[in-house]
Amino acid sequence: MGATKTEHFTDKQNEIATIAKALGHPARIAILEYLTKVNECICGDIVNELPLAQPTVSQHLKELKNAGLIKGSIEGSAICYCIEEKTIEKLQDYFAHISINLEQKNNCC
Amino acid sequence: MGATKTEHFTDKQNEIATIAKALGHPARIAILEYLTKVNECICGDIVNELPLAQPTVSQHLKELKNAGLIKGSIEGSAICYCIEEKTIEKLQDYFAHISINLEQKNNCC
DNA sequence: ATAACTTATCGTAATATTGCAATAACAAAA
DNA sequence: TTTTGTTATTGCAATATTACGATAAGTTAT
Repeated sequence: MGATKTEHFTDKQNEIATIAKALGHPARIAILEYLTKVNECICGDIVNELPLAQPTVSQHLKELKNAGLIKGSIEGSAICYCIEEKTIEKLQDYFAHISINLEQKNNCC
Repeated sequence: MGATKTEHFTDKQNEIATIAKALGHPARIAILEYLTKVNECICGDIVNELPLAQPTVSQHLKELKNAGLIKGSIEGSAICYCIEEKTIEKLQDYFAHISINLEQKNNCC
């Protein structure tokens, strides 16, 4: 016991959960916000920006990349990272869908 | 080591991360989607809906509630749960803001 | 009061995450 | 080739999460 029962949920549910999980850490939110501000940057810029060691930042970048929230392209000896817009749009659509379904409904709370 | 360095990030960053973290599990996504569909329900309904034991569901509901994603009101001997729309809107606004800032920008990737 | 119903909490085992020092891996420059 | 610059990986300790049986705690019905 202890492991998430991924197989009991739909692919879509697992996908949204994976993306949300990647955003479930303030350092990764900070990275996303920094990338939003500067549009693109290399890992070292983020290391300078955040109060975390380089291996830790690298690990956070890896998780954001695995979740499809950012992408990186090799730029000489460095790697240029930027936000994957499609995934942000996917989240927007997801929450918009919930909002629309909640409108004009009364409930107990 | 091992604990998240919450104090190094802004309140807003921690808030978004906390909400995202609560959504970072397929069971909690499934609960949110079920609540979207039925508008309101009691814990027992979710236990019947999901392949998880009652204490596990109760724990997931607690996390969603702590993150401000759902609210519950006592209804006789049961508790009626429903979605906190404001928090969903907060997420929508957050991702919309990122999207708008990314538009009309070219980058390396 | 007691039984039935509903949800929360406790305790615990299994698993996952976080953070970083040390180090590897790789490209570009000297 | 050696050095420099950049990022990824490994290994490990600390902490957090997940799941559930057992049980407590509350309300309603009998």
